[in-house]
Amino acid sequence: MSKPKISIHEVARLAGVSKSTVSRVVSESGGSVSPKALEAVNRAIEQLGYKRNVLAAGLRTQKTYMVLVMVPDIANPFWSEIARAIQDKLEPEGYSVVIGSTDWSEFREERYYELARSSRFDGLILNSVTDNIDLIKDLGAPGVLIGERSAAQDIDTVGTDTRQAARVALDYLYETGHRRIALATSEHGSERYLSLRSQAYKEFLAEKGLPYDPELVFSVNLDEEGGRELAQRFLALPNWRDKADALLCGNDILAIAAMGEFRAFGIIPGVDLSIIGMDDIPAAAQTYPSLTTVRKPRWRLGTAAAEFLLERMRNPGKPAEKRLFPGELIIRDSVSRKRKNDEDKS
Amino acid sequence: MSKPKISIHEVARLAGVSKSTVSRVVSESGGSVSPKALEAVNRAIEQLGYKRNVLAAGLRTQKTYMVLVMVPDIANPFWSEIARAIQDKLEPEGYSVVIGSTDWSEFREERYYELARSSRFDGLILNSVTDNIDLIKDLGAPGVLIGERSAAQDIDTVGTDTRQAARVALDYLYETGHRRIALATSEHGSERYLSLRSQAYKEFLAEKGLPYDPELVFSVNLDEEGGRELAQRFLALPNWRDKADALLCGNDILAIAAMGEFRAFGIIPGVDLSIIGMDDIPAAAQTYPSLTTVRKPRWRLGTAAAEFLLERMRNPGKPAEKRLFPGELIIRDSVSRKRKNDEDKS
DNA sequence: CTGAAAGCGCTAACAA
DNA sequence: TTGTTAGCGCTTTCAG
Repeated sequence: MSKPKISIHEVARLAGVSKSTVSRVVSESGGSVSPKALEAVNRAIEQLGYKRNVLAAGLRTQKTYMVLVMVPDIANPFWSEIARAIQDKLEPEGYSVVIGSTDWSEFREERYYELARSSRFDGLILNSVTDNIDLIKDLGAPGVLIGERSAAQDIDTVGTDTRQAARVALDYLYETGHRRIALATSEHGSERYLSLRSQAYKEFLAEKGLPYDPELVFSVNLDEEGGRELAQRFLALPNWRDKADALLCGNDILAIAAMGEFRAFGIIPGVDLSIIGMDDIPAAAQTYPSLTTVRKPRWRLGTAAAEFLLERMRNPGKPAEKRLFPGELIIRDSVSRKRKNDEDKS
Repeated sequence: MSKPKISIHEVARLAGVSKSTVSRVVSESGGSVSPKALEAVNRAIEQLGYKRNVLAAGLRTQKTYMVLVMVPDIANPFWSEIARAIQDKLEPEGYSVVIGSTDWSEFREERYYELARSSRFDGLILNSVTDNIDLIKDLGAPGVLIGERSAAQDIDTVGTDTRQAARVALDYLYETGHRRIALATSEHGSERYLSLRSQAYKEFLAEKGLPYDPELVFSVNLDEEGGRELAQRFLALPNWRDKADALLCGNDILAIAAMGEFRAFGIIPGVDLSIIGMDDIPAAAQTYPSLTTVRKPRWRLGTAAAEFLLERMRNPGKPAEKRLFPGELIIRDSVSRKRKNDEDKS
């Protein structure tokens, strides 16, 4: 059909005006155009099926209308829904959203940074594995972080209140009578990444007068393989039944995979061992037993991140903001409630 | 840091050569450069921290190094893994992959086509809802389809062999003694989209001498909401127990959500009603009961699609190819096997 | 309100 | 092997 790519030039000719005038109408730059010229140009555009080449325009305006969203695992519904929320917010503003999945790999993350440095993006929204804040600030485009980071003070951040979320889970386990709680989080990320959750964990133990046992803190990848590994390492603990009665997992994917593996070994989650997840992905409601977890507001996280970015692109100078959402306990069946009145076993 | 965006021009000055020479080294265009010039340029690049602006280069070469992957639901692990396979294949070749999720909406799909028409992409990989092949061919860049389409003869296609996959499921249900099999697929897509699966269904019935009952064919969205709706509509059938003993679902998301809803109504999948899915997403192994399904080779589908696109971008003239992968039956617990020898109930 | 001209960063003939 | 000269398609002063 319209094989010969038609540009502003042919539109100008057909409309009997100059390229500048055409530009003024297509670029919504506010340049004033007479009604008749506008009319003529619009007709020509229609007739020729002209489509503005945003990339070429960007060369001049230094805008690419592309935004990179970098997440650790796009196959995890938690992240894919966040990505979608971002798209929903940004695309109507004319931005194209590029999703990068790092698979928790620093190598892949570096590749995306590389991409970013080649002036491809107007903005970045990212959950970094490495947390190299300085690196992020040197990407040539504004970035907003998803996920609380203690190190990131002067960069926009949205996230769940990690400590509160962990605390909600921990408190629930305590209420239901658990006293020997194990923790499983990611081995990726800087120490800082871990610290907030671990911190909440330690504070909780201290507050309740419970001992801290390093054996009960597992560091694994937050994916399915990590979940299987977690279960195996957990079961490899000598006399684990005496050591732990509950397991708090860093995310649902991990928890669900671990539950599967536990079942394979004849350990019934919610009976022999309580398991609590984090995120509340859709699958959590469908597992056996269904997974008790802490829901994070995915959609709001994504939307808030997009809004932060939009604001910053408009006003690069403004001070960095941070917005934290609370997690919400979703009670299902993977945590035993039998011990409700079974105080002080420790 | 390197705030003042540095371009080929400053590199040329520092190296004491012309822009052309610099271009020749950074663009790997094969233009010959003397060793000493190369050396000097590389040092200057290093020193200045120069990064080539691919977009600007693209303006000249008519390449954007961007590829659009359009899928119906990026939150479905089936699609997210395909997308990842595509990224893994394409990114090393220098392409950035933009993932678009249409959420089964023709409106959103149209927005992506719009994007594509503004010469943003070098290629498209897509699973279209609307199946408007002519539209796809007029996007200004080569496209490859994911998902078998009877209408798409002259466009590269990769997919699962829909009929074979459906047949595998149907045969298994038959073997295990089911004779009144219901079908649930998407109401989106043209009739052509449905036809392959429905066709296989009808052929199967005919072959086995089973009656075709339109009441047993459900058309719903292939997502969670669709699953719940499916279960409700199914249960609303008067005397459904007499009408159906098995339900073949268009994908696992649908099947899993339907199972959840069935359970909520006290119907036990795998006991009161056999359910079989399609795709074998990770969650299928963790549901209760675990889901019997037909596995599709996600990774290979994505890889094959990327390879097709790469080939076509190199050689636009070559004839269209089609590559179909078989589905593989994964037996779990959502299909009752009790009726093994319980022939001819129909 | 409009057109001419310059230029965003890069590549591609064409000479030299 | 290298530099010069034109643009790719668009925006943006700056005159008029």
